[in-house]
Amino acid sequence: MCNNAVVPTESSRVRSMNETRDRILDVALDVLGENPDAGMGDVASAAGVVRRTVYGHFPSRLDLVRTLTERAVTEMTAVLTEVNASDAEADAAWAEFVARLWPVAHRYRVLLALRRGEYGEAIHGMLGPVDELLADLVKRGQDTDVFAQHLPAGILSQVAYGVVFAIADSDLSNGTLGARAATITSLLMLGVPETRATALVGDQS
Amino acid sequence: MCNNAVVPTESSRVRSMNETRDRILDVALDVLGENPDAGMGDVASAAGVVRRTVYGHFPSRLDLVRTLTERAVTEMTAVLTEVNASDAEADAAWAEFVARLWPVAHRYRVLLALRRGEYGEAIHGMLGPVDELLADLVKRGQDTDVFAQHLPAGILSQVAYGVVFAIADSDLSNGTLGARAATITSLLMLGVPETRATALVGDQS
DNA sequence: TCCTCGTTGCACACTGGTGTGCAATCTACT
DNA sequence: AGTAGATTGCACACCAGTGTGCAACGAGGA
Repeated sequence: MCNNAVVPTESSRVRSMNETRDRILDVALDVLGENPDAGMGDVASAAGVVRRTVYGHFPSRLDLVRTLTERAVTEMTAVLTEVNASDAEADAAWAEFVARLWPVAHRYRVLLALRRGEYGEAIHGMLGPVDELLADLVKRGQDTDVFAQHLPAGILSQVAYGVVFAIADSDLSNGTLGARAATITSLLMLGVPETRATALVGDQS
Repeated sequence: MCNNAVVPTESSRVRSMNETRDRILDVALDVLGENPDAGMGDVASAAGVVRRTVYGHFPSRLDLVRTLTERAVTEMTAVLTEVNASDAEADAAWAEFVARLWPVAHRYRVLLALRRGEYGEAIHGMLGPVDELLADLVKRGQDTDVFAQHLPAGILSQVAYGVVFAIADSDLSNGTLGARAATITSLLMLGVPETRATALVGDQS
């Protein structure tokens, strides 16, 4: 009876199990990103696994989507808090935010489509904290006269990151072109002059 | 045998039939706009009609969506060609375009969601002519140095009217606030300076 | 009055996805 | 070797939506 309290990795058994679980999650992002209406069977076969196995890890389709959303929220929150803590100008912070958010947004673009219909409410609720952080950043920009004030911060931030996701979901999602487009476009719509916007993306190409 | 060639309205029979048909179409926009996954049954009951009757007018769900899309294309094309023909500056033309497109975009916002998944291809194909007219307008703006050139006209126009639809689909779709927000935001992202943009929407409040 | 035709209500078959149950299998750990 | 547990393959019931068929019903038109 030599139990090491709570064993860190109980061994290669649980590891391989976690691997398949993670593979299912990763693949689910691709498959659902391609077609949000894809079924559990599509996800399973894409992960090289049987449908029954997927249900072993995620009792229902909602559980899968929820886990995916949790991941997205975690990653996005990490980027946002870090950027928010910096003392750079709001527009520079936003540019860096989009640049770093880009891979994440592209990866989780499926959530944009999944937000309406069936799971919309669940996803919307989990995205609350992210929305707040986003609004904070925009509000800071408005207070320092860096961003325009034609719309309240809450709405403006929603529209701006909606654009980022929309571009991440469009045809130009490949390569760095998409990231540039998303950054410049969102900066422009935030009221940043074109010259300043292009200069900001030039910094971190 | 007093047949008046092709009778304009064969009488009150066909009229009442067309009425129910139109009512089905109108209601379908509302219902599908609320939930793009709504079924024929939902549309039918919302139209005060039995499911079987809907199938009498539209043999399949795709036929319904196609007819809806045809309507949208017709209305949007009308607005676009008219605005495109004007000799006003491109930014002023765009402002007028959004202002007049707004009710239409809001009404047909469901097409945004329906564009992916199942009917996406059909809708996308029918929207081709609209896309071209849109790109023409943006290109004109870029050629006259009114719009920014950080993106090619084809893509920029897509992103810009994507934003208009996105705002039409959001919470602030009610009242004139949405129209203002959509106009200013799209103008900004097209590279129009903030002062000019606000002046343009002020003109036609 | 009779006829036409849109509408209705009910039936049905078909499809596709969901979630569950269970015995068999394979493999890492003891 | 023996065992626990993840995975598999196949079964099933269930549900929701689609599209069709057909015998009524009911109001406008000949």
